[in-house]
Amino acid sequence: MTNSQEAFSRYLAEKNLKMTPQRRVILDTLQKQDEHLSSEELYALVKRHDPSIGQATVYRTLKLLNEAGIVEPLDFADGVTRYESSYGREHHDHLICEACGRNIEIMDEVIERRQEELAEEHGFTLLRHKMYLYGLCPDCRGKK
Amino acid sequence: MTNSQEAFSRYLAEKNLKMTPQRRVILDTLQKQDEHLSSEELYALVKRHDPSIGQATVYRTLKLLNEAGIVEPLDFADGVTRYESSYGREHHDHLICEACGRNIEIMDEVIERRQEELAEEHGFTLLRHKMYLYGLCPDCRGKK
DNA sequence: GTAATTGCAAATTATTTGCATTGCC
DNA sequence: GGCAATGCAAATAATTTGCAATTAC
Repeated sequence: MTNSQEAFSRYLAEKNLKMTPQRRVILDTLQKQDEHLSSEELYALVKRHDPSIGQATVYRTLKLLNEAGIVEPLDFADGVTRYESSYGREHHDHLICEACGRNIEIMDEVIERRQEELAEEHGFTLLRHKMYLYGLCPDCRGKK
Repeated sequence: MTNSQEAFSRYLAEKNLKMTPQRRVILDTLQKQDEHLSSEELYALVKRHDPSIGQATVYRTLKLLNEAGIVEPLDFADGVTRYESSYGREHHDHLICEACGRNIEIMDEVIERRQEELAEEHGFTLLRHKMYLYGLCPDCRGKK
């Protein structure tokens, strides 16, 4: 069993919720992909494993996984929420090509530190942040 | 007539589109508010001026205004897209209180510069970015 | 055993679209 | 006058919810 499965079980136990085969399959499937999946894409993959699982269960499980801190919702600018497995991973942000959708994970200490400072300057306690950089990747820049 | 109204007229003319009383009222109303309004909130205000205006026109006009570079869609994490008038304003980001929704505009040169550098390091041409900092404001921190 | 979970279908929410009519340029 | 814009209602899309049946602990 992977770490995130254990973490999920632990989270569920804490909240007096139950581990189910559906939840297991959904988390498992999300983790095997390293693409960022929408709920619908995930649903399609999950169904190959167990066609009886319903879309609503996928939505409900993603919400739980998010509350448990195991997956993160991502908002590229295309109207669909995608998810990535974040358990045990460093925080990172995303650099997205507007032409081809290609998507690079980035992380910068300087920015992270300034974010903290900015929040503090306004008396805020920083809980989390989202940063997306949108541009054109080397391959797409030429074509424009 | 304000600058952004002129800019909108210019944009419309360029594209062989037309200025209409509805579009004028919608832009005007959005500008008078300095709150960030959702399409629905904007619709409610617009209707006070002219009850015959339809919700679809508000959506259509917001889309146009965005294409014209006059308003920006904002995505706080509550599922509703809000808009702010951006014409002639400096770019800025947002610091949002998760408890009360309070929302402070921020701008930091250090971060902006690092964003450019990061994009370049990956061979990207940076077109735009979104950054949201979520936390607790001074008033709400105590209450938690 | 019992409260949580599931799958299904219906409900919601936010947004878009088709179309007949109206109105700007 | 002609093409674009409007209002309305119906259509879509993404997500949520009510509920009876099922299942984990």
